[in-house]
Amino acid sequence: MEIQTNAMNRLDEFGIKPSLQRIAVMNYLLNNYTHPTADTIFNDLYLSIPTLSKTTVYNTLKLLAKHGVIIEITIDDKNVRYDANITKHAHFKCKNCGCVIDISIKNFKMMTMKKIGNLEITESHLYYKGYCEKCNKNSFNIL
Amino acid sequence: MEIQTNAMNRLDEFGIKPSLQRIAVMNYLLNNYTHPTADTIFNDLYLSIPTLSKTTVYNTLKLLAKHGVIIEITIDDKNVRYDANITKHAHFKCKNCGCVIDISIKNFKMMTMKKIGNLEITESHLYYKGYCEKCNKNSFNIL
DNA sequence: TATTATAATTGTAATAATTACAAATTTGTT
DNA sequence: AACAAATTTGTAATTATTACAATTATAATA
Repeated sequence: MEIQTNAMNRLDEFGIKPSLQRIAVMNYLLNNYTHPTADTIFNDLYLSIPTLSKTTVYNTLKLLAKHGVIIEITIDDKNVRYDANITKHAHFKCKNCGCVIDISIKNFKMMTMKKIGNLEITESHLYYKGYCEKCNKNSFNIL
Repeated sequence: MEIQTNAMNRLDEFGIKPSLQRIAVMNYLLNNYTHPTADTIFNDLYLSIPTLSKTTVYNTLKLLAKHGVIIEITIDDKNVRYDANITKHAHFKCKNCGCVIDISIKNFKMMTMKKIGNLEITESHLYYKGYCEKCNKNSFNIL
């Protein structure tokens, strides 16, 4: 399981006690930058860990997000997506196919503010919606 | 009902056929820039329109959002919030008291792009989370 | 090592926001 | 007035997430 040492290190860095399940979730996110939902993560991991519970996946994701190891993406009302990329970046969601992709930010002054007036800022999220290249080409978005 | 002419005009502008319910919802949002949820809107309007159905509120909000008369705010996973302020601005949510407030943007180049590479952008959302002035003062956010 | 305490995981049931859908009502048209 | 189309309503279904108690695993101590 040499591949999972990255996951263990990442948990260690943020002071999270490792467990089989936590390492599996962390490892999954480190290898799948597709912004998966809790359900997707559960279904994929369940194949190799048949004793896994969906509650554990939810608990673990919440724990990781609380410690800042991962980011919760609420780009739509359906379900939360998760991202192990904790560097400053934006997200795009295609209104047709539903894919969520990373957008790099050049001038990210707006995303790094720790204070706005008397507000104390702990998180910044920049979300774009529209149509991805593929869906745009296929003209699904023309009414 | 002179106050509701604004609501009617707004619907007209966007080519939405007015109805008692649609005008009521539109009027509510034009007079409550508190980013209310569908449930809040329903409960408040229900007092003066006892025949109102929650489904109608959801249908109407979806219709208005589709036509761009209002904006859907998905700043958290709990529920969608609605905003009749369609000028470019950001939103802040307090992690303690849950209030959602408007943030004005000075340099909003990032929020007005119509294209990013081959992506066609139709919506941009900038969300901040943290602690508002009141909650900050009360030190609720200190672990 | 055996025992006890603590923490993590599991499974099920509950919650809550939203949507589907068919019936009823309203509105617009000939 | 009669008919068609659009809108509203109420209820039931769906689905993501959480609550919670029981079980299992891990760590600490004797």
